[in-house]
Amino acid sequence: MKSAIPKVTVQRLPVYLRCLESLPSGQRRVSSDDLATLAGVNAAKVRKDLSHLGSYGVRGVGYDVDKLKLQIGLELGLEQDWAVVIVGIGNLGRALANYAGFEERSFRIVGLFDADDQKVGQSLDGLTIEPMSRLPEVVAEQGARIGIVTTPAHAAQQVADLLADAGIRSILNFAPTVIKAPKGVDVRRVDLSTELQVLSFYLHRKG
Amino acid sequence: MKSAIPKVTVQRLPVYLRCLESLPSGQRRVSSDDLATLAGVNAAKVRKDLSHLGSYGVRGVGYDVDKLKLQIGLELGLEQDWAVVIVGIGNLGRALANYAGFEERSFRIVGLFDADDQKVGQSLDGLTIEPMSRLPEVVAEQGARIGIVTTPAHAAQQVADLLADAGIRSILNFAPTVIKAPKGVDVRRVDLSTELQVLSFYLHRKG
DNA sequence: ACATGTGAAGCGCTTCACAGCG
DNA sequence: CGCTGTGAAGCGCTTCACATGT
Repeated sequence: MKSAIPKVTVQRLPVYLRCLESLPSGQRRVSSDDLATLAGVNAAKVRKDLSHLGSYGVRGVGYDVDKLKLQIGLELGLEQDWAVVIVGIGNLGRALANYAGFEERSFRIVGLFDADDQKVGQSLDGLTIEPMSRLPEVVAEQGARIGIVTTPAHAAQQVADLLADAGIRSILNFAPTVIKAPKGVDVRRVDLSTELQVLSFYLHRKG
Repeated sequence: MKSAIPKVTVQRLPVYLRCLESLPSGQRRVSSDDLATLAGVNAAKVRKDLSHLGSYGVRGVGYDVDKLKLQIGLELGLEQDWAVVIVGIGNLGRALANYAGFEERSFRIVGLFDADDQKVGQSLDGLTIEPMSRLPEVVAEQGARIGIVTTPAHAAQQVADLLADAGIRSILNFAPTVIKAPKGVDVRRVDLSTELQVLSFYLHRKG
């Protein structure tokens, strides 16, 4: 019940958190069975996952909704604000600047960057698009730790290197390519084409 | 070396394919080691993954790049065109309509839908945004099998149900909620907040 | 009585290490 | 010799089943 939380559990905690937030505000308790149904997983998995956070359930009763929300938030580090920069302000970058900005309290977008001089200076979501040369300065000033890459594939690796050099510790890569980052910099990839191709595989197979 | 390809392998095949496509056009062969480096995985994994497609490598030499691209494409069902509809034309829906449209040959966007009457009739990426009532008709006419959900969370389940009823067999869900679909309908979730929260967890932990 | 927490078994993926083959 | 293909071992996650606690 201590330190090492399995990776797969970490990936499910945000889902549980969202399910808890979707409960009617009057509901004080929730069982592993109910939460499992909401999250689309099996109840034993919910209990095992939550047991990694410590024992916050009551046998014979269930989990206290508010305590559990708080505990998951703490575990995920959501009590603090994370400053985020976005590099590559095309269609997707624009969408994320708006989307991510209001959706999540813990993530604050503090900088938008693009290599295209025509875009620099434009305003978006209350921020001005800045040139790549300003990246190190803004990251340092704002204490940004997270960078979102929404550039074309051919630029992504270079941008990732610049982000790492500037002090970014985690990268969310939407560019359709694999990027390498130095040790200590975490990269997660979100790839539309990959997802479509996986769907294609199963469609192709099953009918 | 036959039928059952592990899920994890299916998810990596698109990555291998992209790595192969990024090779200089003169390069005819590639080793599992090289491909592994490009894809950011271990060479044994590449060989095991590719062995599920059959034996397309030559011992002592490597894999024929063109043959391998063809074979992966066939396995993923990319030789055929998949008709795709997008429901929910907000910022993200708009971005995907443009992005996905030109990026992938195998996926053709054939319909854009939104519940907002103000958006209906607008033009985007050569298509006109249509009302939800037209969904069944368009899906049937165009033979669409894949649906992309980019609605707000509260509308996603209802939209998924409508898609399933209309004959959609695979759903890519960008809405920040878990959706349930009937048997035979495959759902994949892409969730920005989840990804950010996972990054937050590791940042929080490691420093 | 009832739902959690958890050993233990089961399962699938990863990795190793080397046989097999050009 | 070099690199693939693969049995086998290793590892981590899932699921079961029930002891535990209220």
